[in-house]
Amino acid sequence: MSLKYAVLAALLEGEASGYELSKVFDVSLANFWPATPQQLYRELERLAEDGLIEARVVQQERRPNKRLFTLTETGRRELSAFAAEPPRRPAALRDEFLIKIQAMDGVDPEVTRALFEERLSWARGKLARYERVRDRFLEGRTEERYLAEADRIGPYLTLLGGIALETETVRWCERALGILKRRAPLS
Amino acid sequence: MSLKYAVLAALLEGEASGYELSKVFDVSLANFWPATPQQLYRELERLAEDGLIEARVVQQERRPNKRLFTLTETGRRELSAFAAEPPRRPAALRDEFLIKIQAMDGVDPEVTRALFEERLSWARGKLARYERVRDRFLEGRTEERYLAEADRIGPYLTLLGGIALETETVRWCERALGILKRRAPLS
DNA sequence: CACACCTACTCAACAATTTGACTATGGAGA
DNA sequence: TCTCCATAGTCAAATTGTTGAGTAGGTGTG
Repeated sequence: MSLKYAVLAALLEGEASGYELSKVFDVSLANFWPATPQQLYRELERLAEDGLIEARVVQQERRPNKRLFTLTETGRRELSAFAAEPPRRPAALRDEFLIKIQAMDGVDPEVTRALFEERLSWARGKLARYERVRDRFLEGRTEERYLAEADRIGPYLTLLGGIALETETVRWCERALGILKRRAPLS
Repeated sequence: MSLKYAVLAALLEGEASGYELSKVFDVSLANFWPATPQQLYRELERLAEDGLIEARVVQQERRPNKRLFTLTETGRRELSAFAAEPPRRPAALRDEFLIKIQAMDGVDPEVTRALFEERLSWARGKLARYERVRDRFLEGRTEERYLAEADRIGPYLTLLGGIALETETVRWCERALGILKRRAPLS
């Protein structure tokens, strides 16, 4: 149900093809609403049928043709109406890693340490990517300046959310690694 | 696929019925692997068939009878094997709220402020519950003491993860509310 | 004493998501 | 030149997850 609005929200950034969206949902949007290409193509089909988006086919020379989708006025209105409603369900975090940690006590501590290490470096990488996105938003301005000038601040606030999340993940991993180290100084 | 291991991990805490698990998955486990009662009952059925857990029926006087499930040795081994593998897929956060924030610029700022406010108080409530769980773990001891004495630290580390997440959510909401206020001091 | 809510589930139907395979063309590197 | 990777998708199947209703006795509240 929410994928629909995630797609509409993504189209606020402007016209895009299914393929392009599938890239976006893989990196930035994936932060709060992951979706596979298949889901996107189907959803786009549905949204076009319902008149919330419009397609236009672009002939390409050396590439397969593509269909570019834009929000219609109806789509924009529906999205805004959705955005004004309180969320129907709370955020859901699904993390295999946490199951493994919950069950870690039956496992060689060294192996668990390696898992945390991997998670840590992954979180650091993501954080670095977010910071680069942030720089693109700011374009050298201070945050204050940006917030005063920008006409859309939603994407910036969600970005801040992502940064907060990954920063905290880094801290948590570091703390856990410290605990594991103190627990098994001999090995 | 992972629900299986989430259930096995939950049974590390000891024998439980489907109903009891559905309560646990509603509060604590829901932090990293949400599941509805129906999913749990189905999964328990399957796990029992596969010999990873064992059921025993407990007759009750003034209640419907219940089936209590325990981990078998096979189940324990499979869980440990799973816990030693690196995660097959990264964590997935699915949050309707973030879609709404992404699309907030088409909405009355006052409405958005209210959404953030709601989210903030929800996060604070969750944080308070986590802190109580933490106190039950520690039983008056210092963390250091606890970590030295406890035979299982996995559940404590995941709890720290949950606390970190909600702490950060609170900070993020506060920051966003500050930004919204500065942006629209007139209303 | 009626009514809602708690325990403890089961069943059926439906919606959403994931996985894998398949089609085509073009460009880049070994 | 051969192979891999990127573009730009489609199709089918399987798995997962959600929703709603039904059963049935017991407990607590006004």
